[in-house]
Amino acid sequence: MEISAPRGTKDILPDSSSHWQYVERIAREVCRDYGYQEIRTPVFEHTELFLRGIGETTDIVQKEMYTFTDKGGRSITLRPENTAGTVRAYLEHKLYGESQPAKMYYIGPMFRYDKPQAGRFRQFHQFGIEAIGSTGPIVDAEIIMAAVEFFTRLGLKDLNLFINSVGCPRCRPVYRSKIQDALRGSLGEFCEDCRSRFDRNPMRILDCKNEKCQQLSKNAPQLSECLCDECRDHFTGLQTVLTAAGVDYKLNPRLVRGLDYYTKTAFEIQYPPLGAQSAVCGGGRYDGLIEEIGGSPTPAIGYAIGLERVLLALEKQELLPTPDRGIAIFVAAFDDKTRVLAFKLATELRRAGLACEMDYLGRGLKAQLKQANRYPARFVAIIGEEEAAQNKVALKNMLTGEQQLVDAGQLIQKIRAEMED
RNA sequence: GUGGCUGUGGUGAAGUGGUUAACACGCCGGAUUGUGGCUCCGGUAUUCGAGGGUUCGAUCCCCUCCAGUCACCCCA
Repeated sequence: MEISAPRGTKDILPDSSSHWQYVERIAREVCRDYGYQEIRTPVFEHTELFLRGIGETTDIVQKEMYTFTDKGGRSITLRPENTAGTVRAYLEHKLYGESQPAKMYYIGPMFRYDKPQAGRFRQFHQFGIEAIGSTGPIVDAEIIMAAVEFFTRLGLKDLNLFINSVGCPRCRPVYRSKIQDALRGSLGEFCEDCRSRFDRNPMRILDCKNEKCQQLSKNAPQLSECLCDECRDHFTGLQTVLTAAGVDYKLNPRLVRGLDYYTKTAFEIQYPPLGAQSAVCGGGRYDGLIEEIGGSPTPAIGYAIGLERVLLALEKQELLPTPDRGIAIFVAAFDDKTRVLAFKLATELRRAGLACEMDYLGRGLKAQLKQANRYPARFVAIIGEEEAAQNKVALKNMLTGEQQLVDAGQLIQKIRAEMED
């Protein structure tokens, strides 16, 4: 093997593509029921969009982007997520002129230059939803419900839904300085990462997995105590709606999203058996993003679901449907001459909507029967010299082993009739 | 980007410093004249991730690289 797929990428081979189709079908069905329509945006965008949209200080932008200069000298980046692209399209095509909120979903590949690991790839696929143009907590609850519904329909159990509010540009700075005040004294005892986070994004310290850091930050003020009235009302409103809808959720005050644009609602759905990469869904409100990208202030909320991780979870719980490779009929030929007749017959059968296969390797009759059995094929139509001479085929029922001579012209009806039984 | 583990045929895997690299599955073919699923028989790795080095000799020892995997970081 000379050339292999690039690091962190995966081929989706024929034996697993049906799994993808299945998951994507469920996603589309949920979206239809919740009133979200598909949007397809380019897989690459101007780098500038992500710099502004995601935030220059984020890990994604600082070290994970696939950025290159195209032949026209433009800086282009393979999309690491699709909220920025969706918002860009929303503005570019003036979708704010249509009925609001704009409810959209997407399914497609994203690219991040990460080190691959369980549930983490350089090219991965997300199913995401964006609702642009509404402030209310009802929309927040709705998109969370859509995610829950998606997992429910797939049959996934043992998922944890965590929600939090990360505040807004009014209350977050207040909280930020409060937390810095609280931790400043013991800063030297924190891990290296946390010390660097102290100035840049002190809220992330609360999210540190390091046990010592967790201990040290245990008594730090919680963001929920510092929310402004508007954010607090929004957050309690969301909880009221979720509770009314019967959703099982947990508050997680340490839940902080990695992207700069999030405001108020942040949430995450985890499937713990996946190990370190247990987040299957992450999202939140991004009321500041649209203005950041050049639109007028517009509230919005969205999330993304990692499909590789969903597939992993489904595999773990044995919830993936086994693909049906069965075909109606296999047409077996005896020699080169009858092979032509077999091809002609196969074409007719296929035209009639019957899944049909034949031999392409010039195999002997015995090997063809073997092959037919592997699919498995319900019937085998054998065309030998004798049959060809009388314009008939030998129709063999592979379940019972019975075989009968049938007029070539009658074959389709005959098969249909037998399949009824 | 950092660290641990791993790297033998299509797959799962034995193995040893020195003639022909087990075995199982799969695949291909065969078991008298044109017929499957069971059984039996045969075939199927000039080669042990790549490149160097040590050695009379390396798949087995050393180094580098690459890849996979898991974890940190971060995230879907």
